[in-house]
Amino acid sequence: MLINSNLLFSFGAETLLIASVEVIFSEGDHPHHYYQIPRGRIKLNHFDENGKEIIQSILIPCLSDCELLLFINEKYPVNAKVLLPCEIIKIKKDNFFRLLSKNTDISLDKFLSERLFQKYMMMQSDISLQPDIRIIGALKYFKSYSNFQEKYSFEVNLTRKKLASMTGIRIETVIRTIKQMEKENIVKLENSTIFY
DNA sequence: CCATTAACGCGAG
DNA sequence: CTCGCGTTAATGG
Repeated sequence: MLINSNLLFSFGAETLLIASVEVIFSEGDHPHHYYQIPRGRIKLNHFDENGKEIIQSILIPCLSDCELLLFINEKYPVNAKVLLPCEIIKIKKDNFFRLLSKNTDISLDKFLSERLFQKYMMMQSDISLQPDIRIIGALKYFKSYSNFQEKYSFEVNLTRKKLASMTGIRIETVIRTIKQMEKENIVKLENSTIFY
């Protein structure tokens, strides 16, 4: 769900084109903007006490960004880093609130509810100790935002390493589990590409 | 850089 | 004891 970009521009938003790996904001920064991603891919991550990367989520177009963080005076709990060349629409916080107050038909409630719902779904699987449940949770999450809902129709273009960082399990376990899942006809593999 | 495999340790059940 | 996951190292893409 994205807000009409022209509306955003009319309230002072600007477009950023980012080609390379770059940090949008860092853990500890204060939120001053609302971001929307019409194109590209961004990861929100955090490093645990051992330096292991934890990917909180990977943002793709139509998944609006850290909007929930606008409403609190807290610092970002995560880093935002560009994974694929991105088009980012950035609008200052106060301009964004002016936009909302003058366009009462736009409500962030829907966004927030949807994100919260997704987070709950992810939590269900992340709490599981079983690696296959965790991986399936991540796969479902991404598939739900794709145009491919048929079994095996969704090409998972995430590396095993990213799946590992998202689910908190090791890459070797991801590999072992994915293979097992293929035997159980949960996923299909072509070379190394995962179809779910 | 990432994926795969094997060998080993170790804790949980 | 057995099983599964993490770790390490080696190999190859």
